[in-house]
Amino acid sequence: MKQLDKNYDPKIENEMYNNWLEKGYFEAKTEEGKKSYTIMMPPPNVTGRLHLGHALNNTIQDVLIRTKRMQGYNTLWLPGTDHASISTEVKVIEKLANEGIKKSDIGREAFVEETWRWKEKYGGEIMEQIKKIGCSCDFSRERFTLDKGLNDAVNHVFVKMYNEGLIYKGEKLINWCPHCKTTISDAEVDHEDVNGGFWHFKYKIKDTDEYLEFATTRPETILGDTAVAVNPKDERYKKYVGKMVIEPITKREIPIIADRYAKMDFGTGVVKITPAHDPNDFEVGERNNLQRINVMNDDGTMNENAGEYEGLDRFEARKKIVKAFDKIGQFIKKEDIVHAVGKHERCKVIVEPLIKKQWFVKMDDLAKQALEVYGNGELKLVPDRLGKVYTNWLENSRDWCISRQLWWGHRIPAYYCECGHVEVKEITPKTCSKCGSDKLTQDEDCMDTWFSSALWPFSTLGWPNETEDMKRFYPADVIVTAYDIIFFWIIRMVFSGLHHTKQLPFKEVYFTGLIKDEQGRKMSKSLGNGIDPIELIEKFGSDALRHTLMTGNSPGNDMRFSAKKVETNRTFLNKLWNATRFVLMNVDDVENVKLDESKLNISDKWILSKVNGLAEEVTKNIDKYELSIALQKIHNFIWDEYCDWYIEMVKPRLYDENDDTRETAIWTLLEVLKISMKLLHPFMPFITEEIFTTIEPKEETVMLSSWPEFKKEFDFKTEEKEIEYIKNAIKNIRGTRTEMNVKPSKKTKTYIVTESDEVKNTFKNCETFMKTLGFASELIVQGDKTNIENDFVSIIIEDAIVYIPFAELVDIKKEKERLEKEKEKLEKEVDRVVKKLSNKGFTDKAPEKLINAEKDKQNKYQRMLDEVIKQIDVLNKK
RNA sequence: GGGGGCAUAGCUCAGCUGGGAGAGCGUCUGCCUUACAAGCAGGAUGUCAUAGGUUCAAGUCCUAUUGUCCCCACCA
Repeated sequence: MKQLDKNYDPKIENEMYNNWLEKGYFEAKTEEGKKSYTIMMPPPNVTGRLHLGHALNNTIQDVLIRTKRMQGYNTLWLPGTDHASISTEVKVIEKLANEGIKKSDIGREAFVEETWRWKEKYGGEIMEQIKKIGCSCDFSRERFTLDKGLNDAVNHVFVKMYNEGLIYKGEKLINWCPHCKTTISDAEVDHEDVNGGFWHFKYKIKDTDEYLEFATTRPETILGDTAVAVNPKDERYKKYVGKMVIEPITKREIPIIADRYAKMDFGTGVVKITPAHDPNDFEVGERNNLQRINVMNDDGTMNENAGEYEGLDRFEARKKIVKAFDKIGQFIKKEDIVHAVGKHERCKVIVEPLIKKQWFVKMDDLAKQALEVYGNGELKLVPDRLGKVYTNWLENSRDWCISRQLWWGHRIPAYYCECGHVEVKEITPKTCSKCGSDKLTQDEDCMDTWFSSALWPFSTLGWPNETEDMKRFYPADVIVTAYDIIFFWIIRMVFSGLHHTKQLPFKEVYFTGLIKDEQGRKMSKSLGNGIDPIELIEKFGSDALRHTLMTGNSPGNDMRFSAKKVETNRTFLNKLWNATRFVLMNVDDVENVKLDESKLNISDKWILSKVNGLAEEVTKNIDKYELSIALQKIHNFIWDEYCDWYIEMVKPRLYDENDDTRETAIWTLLEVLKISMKLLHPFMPFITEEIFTTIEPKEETVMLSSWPEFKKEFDFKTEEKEIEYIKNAIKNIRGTRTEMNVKPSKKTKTYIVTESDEVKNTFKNCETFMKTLGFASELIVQGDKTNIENDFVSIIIEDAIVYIPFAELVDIKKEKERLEKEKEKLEKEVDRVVKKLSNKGFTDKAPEKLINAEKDKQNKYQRMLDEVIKQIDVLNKK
């Protein structure tokens, strides 16, 4: 027989996990005739390190997949990593820089090779960390967003959408990061409030002595001004429309135009227009056919259009231009203001709007589809309130800029011929289909990483080929992710799935919250407040970490996290471990413990019935994604019911070798523990596996055992009620004894007085528990107060009074005080019920069931109150 | 400027479709009772942010207010 150590040691986790892997337990099941259940793991960045957010959402996925696996579904949890185009490229550039090499020195091909090497070196790490959590994903199907299959899918989609007119190349104003030297999408821009200036200048109106005053937060863009605009209805300026002003630095003459964009009530009502450097101005430019003058280089310095400022950094140029205006008396003032500026979320450098020819995804139709599936309830979001965020974004989204000036990523499959023809093809064309030339060059740009991530739910299954996996596992059942990538990923997966596969890529989305530190701050490198989940696992075990992550939070809500919590949750593991140890100490051979149903006693039936109900509830909770509640219930059952009550109740039978119900008691101990381990397994896979396989050696693993279901034969409602009644009585007795300062070791003769035969029976059935847990040296159950003198402490329970001789225990005064308190409490209760029942509104409208329950309460409390008063009376006469 | 979350015991948070306020940690008291001191038993602590409203009944639904955190946004 296997013996367990006194304290649980989570070191078993590694070996156990490797064993699971070797046995192939995680591999997707493909049994015919069974329903499938699929989850696609949100692919973490290939070069990233695991953080608590990963730990949280992967634990949730593991809980779901393990549950469904045990429930007999064909489960697939597909893992993988993301090539993370920009952040990986940045890392490799840094690495090369340390070696004194520039990206441009080695060229595209060598750089991409270098990055693949980097990926091979560091890319495995994050998956190894995922394993440490205990994730049961199918590594035989692991994918990478830049592997061959996914690249095929990306090219296929690009070509298809190009031919459909959903992808186009256009010259538009885009967000440019001067640091990363690439375009970025709107979603990648963070708006941040900063202290800035609001500079007021004036332009001289040509051929007059008049000036127009305007203001700007970006004076350097003045060099690109091609108009000043006033509102068409603005009486102040009507007369100037059509005239020219002179931009004093370049001496260019620019028109005064009327455009609705200029707001009369803002500032002077005059706004400078720089179509090449501002999204609004760009639109004004479109409407008014304005010239676009780009005054900046890709690195944020001024270009040749900036004249004498060429080569200066944009912020340097800003200062100089203000000075220049000041010099000629056309600078009026500077206000200090706080305004939002766009920064690149990766490098935090201020984004510069620029005009560039880029590739875009047309959003109108796609957005419409995505809105529809949420609107008609096909797509379920948990929690649903995030639907507002979802719809709001889709209703306002602009076309998605997908080209990036990067080398690491899916290269755009567009080929340019010297004749000017563009070929967009999945397979590199050898010659131009128009002129036959073989001088074709491929577009230099890569695609936004999220373009490939958007296809993840189906590209990973072999799409566009009609694979077996595609048929079996698509669409996925649920996607689990933090709410912060709803725009980047969720929405784009939704419309991609709808457009390319004609169905939703998943039925539901479970949004986790974000994990904050103890003070509620975001965990970040710069604050240094991050907690490394791997360290926690090494210290306390994955089970303890998982328990902590799954406790006390609900979908979409952020949680505060501290290592202390993990340490605390470790105690539960130890508790469970020792309970098992206790059971094993009392059994010689777990495989040969027989159940004799006739020997099941009241407590056996109670706990069997309880665990029965638990299984039912937990299953429901998990189905509703109430994972935290489910775990809490299992935790409480094991600790409060199984350990604190059942084990204590069963001890006398175990210690008595001659007790003929002993074996059945052991059987019950084992049975309930087994069921508990099954229910707990999705949450805490390691310790449950260890315990389960120890007490159930017939089964190879708990993870492939069957999920507990409600068993009719173990539905013992009567016994449940009886034991709960006794538990309540015992708690009252214990409480009173403590209050009376009775030593725990002191056992006392205990009388139960009740008129109810039912209650009498309950106490008789539970005599042992009254003796061992209720400190009765002898239990006498009777219908009246015969033989009970006045010197007794009386504990009033519903329908019964417990009398304990008190002469030797306590003084009268104290007992009187205690009863007075009891009386007060009961009076309040009675009062409350009476009030409720005398309220006609209540008796007329409340459901009958509730009214009856209240009436029962009234009776009960009144009886109890009467008894207390009687007892006080007795004491008063002494 | 728009949208949303949160506000419940000293702390961190549960509380699902409205029907007598919960957990863990902390704290206090008593226990090293042969599964577990990473433990056992018992206790204390809450005008469920404020003000209205709906209802027989509101922590739970509605409205407003305050505080706080977050998201979105092109107002020069």
